[in-house]
Amino acid sequence: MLELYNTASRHQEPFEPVDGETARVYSCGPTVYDFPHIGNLRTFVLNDILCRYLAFKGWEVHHVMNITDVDDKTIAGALTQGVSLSEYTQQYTEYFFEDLETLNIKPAWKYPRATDHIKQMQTLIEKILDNGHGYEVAGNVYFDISSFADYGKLSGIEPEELGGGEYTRLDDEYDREDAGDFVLWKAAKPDEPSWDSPWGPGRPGWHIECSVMSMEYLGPTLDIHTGAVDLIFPHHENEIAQSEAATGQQFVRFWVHGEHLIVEGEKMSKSLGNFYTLRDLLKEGYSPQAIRHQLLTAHYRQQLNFTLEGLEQSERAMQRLNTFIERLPRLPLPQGSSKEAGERIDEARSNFEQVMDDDLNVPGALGVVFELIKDINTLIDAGELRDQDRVVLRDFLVQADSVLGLMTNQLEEAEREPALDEEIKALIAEREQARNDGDFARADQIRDQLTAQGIILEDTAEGTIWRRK
RNA sequence: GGCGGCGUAGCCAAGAGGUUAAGGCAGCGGUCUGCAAAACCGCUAUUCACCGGUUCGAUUCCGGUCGCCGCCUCCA
Repeated sequence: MLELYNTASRHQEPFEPVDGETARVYSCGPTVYDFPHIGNLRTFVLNDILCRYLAFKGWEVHHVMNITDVDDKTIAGALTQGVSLSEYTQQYTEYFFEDLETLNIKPAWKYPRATDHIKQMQTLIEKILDNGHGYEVAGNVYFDISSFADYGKLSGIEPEELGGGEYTRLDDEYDREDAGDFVLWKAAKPDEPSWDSPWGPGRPGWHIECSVMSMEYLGPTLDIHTGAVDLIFPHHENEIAQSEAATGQQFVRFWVHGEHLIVEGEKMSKSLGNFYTLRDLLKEGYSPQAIRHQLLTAHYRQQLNFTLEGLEQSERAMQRLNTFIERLPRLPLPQGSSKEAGERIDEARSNFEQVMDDDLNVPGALGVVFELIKDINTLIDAGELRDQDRVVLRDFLVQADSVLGLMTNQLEEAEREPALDEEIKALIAEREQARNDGDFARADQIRDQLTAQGIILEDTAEGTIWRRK
C-alpha cells in the first residue's frame, strides 16, 4: 500500500483517493515570468513521478497545475519589455511546456490560467467576507487570520509571532490590521492591468488563485496538494485558511512537499552565478535523459546537490541503461524460459513496488532496476537467458518506466526493425568474411567506418550484433 | 530568535534495532575477444560525523556536541 509523507501530520500515512477511484491532485505551477530553472524543474519532476505512480497503482489521476500569469513579477516584466501582460506571459508559458516535454513529464489533466478565473476568485473572496474572515480597506481586501483558529497549523508557525522579531519584512504599502493578514484582492495601481470588482478595479492576490483553481476543477477537498517546501508558508497556509474559511470543509488531505535542490552546495541564485535553466544544460551538451535522471538521484524530501559532475555520472549511468535496452532485442537467445530469470524479474517487480510504496523512494527504485540489469547480464554471459525471459523482462521495464520515464524512447527505438541500409548490411557481412579470412585490417576498417556512422558492432559468441551509439 | 532537515566508501546515494550496509559513477586486477566494444568476476565502508544513554545487541531509537543546508510573507 502506498504511503506518503504528509506535511500536515509530519508522518508517513497510507494513501488512497477519498472516493477510491480518482486521485485528485493539485500542484502549484509556474509563475510565467522567466525560464524555469533546474530547481523548478525538480519539483515538476516530482509531481510527474507522483502522478505516474498513482496511475501505476491503478487510479485515475486528475492532476491540475495552475499557471500564474498575473502577479508583481509578470506585470513588471511586461512593463519592461513594453508588451501586454498576456503577450509577455504567453511566451514564457510556451517555454514552460517545452521544458516539461523535454524532460518527459506527462501533461497534467488541466492547466488553468489565473487570468481566466478572475470571476471565480471574486466569488470566493465574497464568500470569505460573508463568512466574516476578511475585510476591505481602500479597495484592498485582506484575510483576517485572527478569525481562523487553525491558522499556522500546517507550517507550525504561531500567528502571534508574525510581524514581530527581527525578521519582519512588513512594509507600509498596505493598510492591514494585523501584520499576518494577507491580501485577497489588490487595488489597482496606475498602469497596472486590472479587473473590475465589488471593491473597485484591481487584481487577485497570489494565494487566492490556487484556492480557486484547485476547487474549481477538483472540488472542495483535494486528495493531494504538492509544491516545494518554500511554499509551505505562507502560500499553502494561506490557501488552507481561504479555502476552509469559505467552504467549511477540509481543503487538502495530503500535503506533499519537495525539497529544494542546491547547486554545488549553495543555494541557487542569479547573483551567485549558479543558476541553471534546462536550456543552459542542453546547450552544454547534456541529455534530457541524464538531467531527468540526476533530478531523480535523491529522494524528493532530501535536498539535492546539483553539480555538473553529478550530471556526468548520470550520463554514464544512462549509457549503461541504454546499452542494455538496445542490445537486448538483438541478442540471439535460445528458445524457452529459465526459472532463475523468471524469479529474478518477479523479485524486481515486487521490490520496485515495495520501495515506491514507501513514500516514492525513487533512488531505491533505480537501485532495483540496475540490480536486475546486472543479474540479467550475468545470465546472458552464462548463456542462460531465454527468449521468453526477454519478453517478460521487457514487460517489467515498460512497467517500471511508466513511473520513472527514463527509457521511454530507448524502449520504443529498440523494438523497431533494424532498417539498416543494404549497404551497411553488406559491410557487416563483408567484415564477417574478412574476420573469418583473418583479414583483420579490413575488418577493423569496416568497424571504424560504421562507428563513424553511429553504428556500434559487438562480436558475440553467436555472431555480430549492432546498436546505435 | 522560531521551525525543518542533513552528516553512510574517492564522488552521488538508498537502507534496516541483530543474516553479506542496495544501486550508479570513478579506480585497480582479472575473464571473454584477433583487437575492440559490451558484459561478467574479484578488490575498493569490520563500518555509517563525534560523545554519552536505552538495549542482550544501534550505524538504525533517545539526549548532547560539532559541521552543513533550507524556511520564517519575492521564491519550486
